[in-house]
Order: sequence, then C-alpha cells, then structure tokens
Amino acid sequence: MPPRSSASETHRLPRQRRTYAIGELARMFQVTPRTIRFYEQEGLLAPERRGQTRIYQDKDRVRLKLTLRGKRLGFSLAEIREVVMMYDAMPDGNARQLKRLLEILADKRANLERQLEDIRLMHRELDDVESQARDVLASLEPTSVEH
Amino acid sequence: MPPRSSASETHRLPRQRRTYAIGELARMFQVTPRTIRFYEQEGLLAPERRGQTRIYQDKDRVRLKLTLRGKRLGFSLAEIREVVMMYDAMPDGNARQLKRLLEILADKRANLERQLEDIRLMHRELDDVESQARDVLASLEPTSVEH
DNA sequence: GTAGCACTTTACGTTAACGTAACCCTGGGC
DNA sequence: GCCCAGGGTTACGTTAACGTAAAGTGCTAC
Repeated sequence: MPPRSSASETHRLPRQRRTYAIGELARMFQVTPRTIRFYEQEGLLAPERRGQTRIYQDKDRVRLKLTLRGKRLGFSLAEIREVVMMYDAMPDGNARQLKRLLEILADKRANLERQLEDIRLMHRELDDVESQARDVLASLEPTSVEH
Repeated sequence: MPPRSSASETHRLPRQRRTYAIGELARMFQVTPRTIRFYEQEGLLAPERRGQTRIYQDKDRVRLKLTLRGKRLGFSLAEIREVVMMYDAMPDGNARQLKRLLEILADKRANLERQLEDIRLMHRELDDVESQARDVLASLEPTSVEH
C-alpha cells in the first residue's frame, strides 16, 4: 500500500506524550528536580539529552515510579539500583548473573512478606490504641456535644 | 484466704523474667547496645536504673519491639515517638490531645494502606522480572544441566 | 534587547540514625 | 590482688538522601 498523506496521519494521535522535561516529571511525582538529578547520578535513570537538557521518555518515567515505590517500601537507592540494573542487563546476561538476580528477587520477596506481617501487627496495635483513646474520650464527654 | 507459704509460692514461677540488661535486649533484637541507648536518648525508652546501670522491664522490651517494627515499616523515630508518647499520656490526656492522637493514627493507617498497595504492585513486578529471568536462563541452558 | 522562566553544573550544608573510639567503673572468678 | 566482661559517658565520625545557594545557558514574550 502506498503511503497516503493526511487521513491516516491525522488519526495517529500521540497516545501518550513521549517525552517529559525534568520539571514535569517532578510535578507528576511530587519530588524536586534535584531528586531526579540525584537519582540519575546514582545510576537509576539515564535520560537522553538535547544539548544540555535532559529528555525523559516513558520508560524513564516508569523507572522513576518504581524507584519511588521502592523507597516507600524502605529500600535504599543502592538496593533499587541493584535490581534495576540487572533487569536491564538481563537480555545479554550470563547464567551466573541471572541466578544472582533471582537470589536478589527472592530476598526482596522475603522482605515484603515480613513487611506484610508487620503491617498486620501494626494494624492491630493501631486498633487497640484507637479504641482506648475513644473510650477515654467518651468518658471525658459523657453526654455533652462540644465543639 | 490466709496466705499459705510454700505450696502456692513454689508454683508461682516467674512466668517471664521481668528484667533485662541492655546486652540481653540487644541480642534478643539483633541490635547493638548503642542503638538502645540512642532510642532512650530520643525519648523512646525510659528504663529504670540501679546505680548507673539500666534495668529494662517487659514493658520496655515491648516498646523496643514496637519501635523496631515501626522502623521496618519506614517510620522515623520522631514519628514513632509521637505515637508512643501520646499513648502513654492517654489516661490523663485532654480531649484535644486525644483527638490529635486519633488524627495521627488515621494518618499512620493511611500510610499502611498505601504500603499494602505498593507491596501488591511490587510483588507483581518481581513476578514479571523473575519469569523473564527464568526464560532467558532456560534459553541459555537448552537441555544441559550445568553446575 | 531584555525580562523572565526553566534548565544546567558545581559545591557546600543538613538531617537522621547510628558507629566508633577513648576512657572510667564494678562485680565475680581464680 | 588482679583480670576482664559488661556496663557507663562523652564526643567525634559516617552514610544516605537529598536541600540550597551561586552562577551560567537558552528560548520565548513583549
């Protein structure tokens, strides 16, 4: 089929804007540009450049998202990098590297399990403290409704 | 009932040894004495003293346990102290303090929810990465069994 | 052309959470 | 008597993860 110009072209919407400036990304994830540059310096991101300016693709955005998620779960940037870099090196990785990666993954997984248990326990603690607090509060305001 | 001496006394086993030295506690939780002293300095523990030496009761042990659990979940010592101290001040706390405590608890709870979601997502990521790694590994060792 | 952003680099500052080193004290075993 | 393991204090060191300040670049609006 010979390429037709306008009709099909017009419909080819850029599904998702492909590139982001550092400020955009920063606003998206509620971090500062400094943080994003720092993550690059730590080897967690490797955006392209146009001149001096960093250009972030969607894969960079995803990487940042995963990084921040890891952080919320208490992983250090070094740990996160360890997984991310090995993931990138996977296609041409040798057997030893891959096995090492599997080990790391198992490790992270175990960590998640412990956290799940911790969360369950913490949840109960919170329940207890809350109900006690409500009791005391109720005894302080027997029938009155103050505000 | 008049107190009888030996029979019942003999059975009153010290269910749990009541006091601990700092080194014992440290070994129990896989931390250093330095860490425990630091937590005290930060207002998270307040052991008794016999002379200069710290004596920890079971309630201190529990507090340490809760503190370490909080840490594993990524809470700062300041956050942990905030809850722990308000919990202690509860009995004679006023309504405003109690309501503030409830706010904090709701906050922590929301935090836990986010972490649960993060864990679920992270779990899937790990699944994906692992299966990919296994695929590549399988393609590297087609039928042979190396070690 | 210049004002004003948004971006860049370099470099020093800061905070949390301990580690480490130096020194002292004390009770129990030999 | 001496030794030494375990406890104590004081104080400086360290690491991670950024914050902040200074100073330069480039484009767009007016």
